[in-house]
Amino acid sequence: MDYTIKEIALRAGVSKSTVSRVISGKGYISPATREKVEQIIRELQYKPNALARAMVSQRTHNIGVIIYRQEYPIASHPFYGKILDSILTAAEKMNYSVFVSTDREMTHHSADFMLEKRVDGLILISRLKQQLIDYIQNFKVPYLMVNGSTDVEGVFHLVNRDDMGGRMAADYLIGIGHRNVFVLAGPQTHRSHNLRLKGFREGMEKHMNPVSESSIAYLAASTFEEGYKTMKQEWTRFQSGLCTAIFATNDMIALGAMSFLQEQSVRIPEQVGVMGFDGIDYAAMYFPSLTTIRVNIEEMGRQALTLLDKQIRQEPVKAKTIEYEPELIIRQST
Amino acid sequence: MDYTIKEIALRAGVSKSTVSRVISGKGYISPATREKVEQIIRELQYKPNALARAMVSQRTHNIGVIIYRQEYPIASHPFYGKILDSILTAAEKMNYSVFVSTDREMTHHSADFMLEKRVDGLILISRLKQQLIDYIQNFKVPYLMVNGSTDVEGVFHLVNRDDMGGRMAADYLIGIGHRNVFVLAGPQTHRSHNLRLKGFREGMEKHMNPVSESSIAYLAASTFEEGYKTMKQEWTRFQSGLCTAIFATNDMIALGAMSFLQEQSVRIPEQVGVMGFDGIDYAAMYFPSLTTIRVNIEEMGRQALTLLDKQIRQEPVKAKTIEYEPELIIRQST
DNA sequence: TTGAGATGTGGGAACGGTCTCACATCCGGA
DNA sequence: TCCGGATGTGAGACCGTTCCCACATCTCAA
Repeated sequence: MDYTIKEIALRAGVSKSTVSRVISGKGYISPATREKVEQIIRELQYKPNALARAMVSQRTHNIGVIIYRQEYPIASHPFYGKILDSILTAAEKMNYSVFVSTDREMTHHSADFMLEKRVDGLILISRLKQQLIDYIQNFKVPYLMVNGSTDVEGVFHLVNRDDMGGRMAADYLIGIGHRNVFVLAGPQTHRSHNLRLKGFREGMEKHMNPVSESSIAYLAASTFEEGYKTMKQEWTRFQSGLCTAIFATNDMIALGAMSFLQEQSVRIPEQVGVMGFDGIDYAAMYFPSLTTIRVNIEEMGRQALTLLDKQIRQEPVKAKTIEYEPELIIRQST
Repeated sequence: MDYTIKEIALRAGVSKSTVSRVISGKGYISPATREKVEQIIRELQYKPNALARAMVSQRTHNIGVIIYRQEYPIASHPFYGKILDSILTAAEKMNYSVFVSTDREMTHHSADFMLEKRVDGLILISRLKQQLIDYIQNFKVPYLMVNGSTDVEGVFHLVNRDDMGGRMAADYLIGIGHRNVFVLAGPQTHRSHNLRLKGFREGMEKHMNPVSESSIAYLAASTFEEGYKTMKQEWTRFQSGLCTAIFATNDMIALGAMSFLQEQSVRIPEQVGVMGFDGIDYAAMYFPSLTTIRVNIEEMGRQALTLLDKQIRQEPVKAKTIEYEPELIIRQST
């Protein structure tokens, strides 16, 4: 069933060293021997055992992705799913496979798991607990962080310039004439939501049009449902506020809010403009399609892998924070 | 850095056999020895090497998922992402990790890859090429198919009862008074789309209300864009047809069509009812939320893993086709 | 008193590769 | 003619576990 290098050697009448040489392509091999061995390999459809290889080379060519989430779904999450895809794509190109795990419990189960599997490196996504990061740091396995933050020195951080995105949103909304914007702000414990709000306020202030605390709603979660629910709760206040636009700190919240507004027969963008942040696929498919600030996830994923690979291969790279500039995507909702 | 069992043995003043016994919990161990070894394990934060274990046990506790797709994204695909999540969730509970791959090229690269990694089993998703399946069959690695089909005997198939779903859609639409339904049919080479259309036609015939060929549009792809595009193309024909409802063979198509209709200021469901199939998350978040036939993906994923695990553990199970009944979800769009 | 079974521990082969070293042969220039 | 390097091949250690077998000691019934 599963042939080994030994079996190939036996059939070719050579030693396993020779077979190994044929496969790896290094060392001297006579053309005749090579041909013979290769033929037997083809015949038996021999597949080298990646485990055995990993054992001796101390490289599994597997990496781990740990995402901060209370639970699955990860993949079908509109934002994390995209990150995962960008990593998967880049990983395949660089000949890595990936294990995915959520960090959920108080224990370091996800990290232990990856460590036992002897992944070559780790990608930590979103606001993982400092405790977990310290734990991982301990094991000196190469890792980097995407969209998260920590105080640990000498670690790569790939982050979106969320504050800049917030300012871009402000500039744009002011630019098309909105003076009175209602803000749906996701959990402020989350770096992204915090910075997006901060940037937005800064932007509005720059235009001599500060956001009053009364026109900000703080949400408990950054989901569609929460966006919908909050919009519903704030509805009276919102109506009396003469607001002409809504800025949500992510697309899902914006979509939830829009959904409620549409139920109230509010015309978008005529009566109220709506704007999100993230650039998830679904935002483009909604009607009206959502104006948003798009995070360059593809590039982050690609670079995360390039950088991690360098760390793994011990190439000298100076760890630092790399920032990505988001992009304004104007659609129908404004 | 990475401690080995040998290192633990050395420090505890015992043999590696003894350490192995402590870890595995089998065999005789004196309480004193156990305590001592366990303490050193804790101190050094020793993590057993899963590779070495897999080598000897011939079990990696990894499984592979191969999805038919021209390319990534997989994860952020609304339907495949959900399948993936359900598998991920079930896998974690059963102590498996999963590798994901797309089958894209003519070569059997994806299968070779999984085979080299020595996965314990494979889950094949959607309409993979027969050639690939034969290839995998050859290697007698346990596998099963989700939402696909093949003629190979003795293979587990987990499929949704798409024809039944089609009939349910017909029953429902007839039930709420629609007599003239326009159908957006996804690629008929795809088993699901084919059966959904078939079931729908059967259902309509049963109600003495057959679907005329002229009120079916066959799409080249089952995407939002294609749904939108086709709706646009068929728009004139559609208007003249006095249709009161649309049935699409999946949710993304339905959403695309709805989006176009909304652009044309068609009121849904007052003027036209729209119905999809799949039960993806987005469908619930759209406005108006989409009535659909929901596929029981969670259950399929869970059972796929249970069944695969049994095959892996060589438990006697008779391979067969397992069918899942879909569920009608009534929402705002009808 | 004896020996069979329970209890506790260690030695070493095996899993399937890679890689270093040793060794044999061949060739061409001094 | 001789020798050094290029060429070609094999033996065996090693990666970090598991597990079988051997061996030692202790206990208790015959």
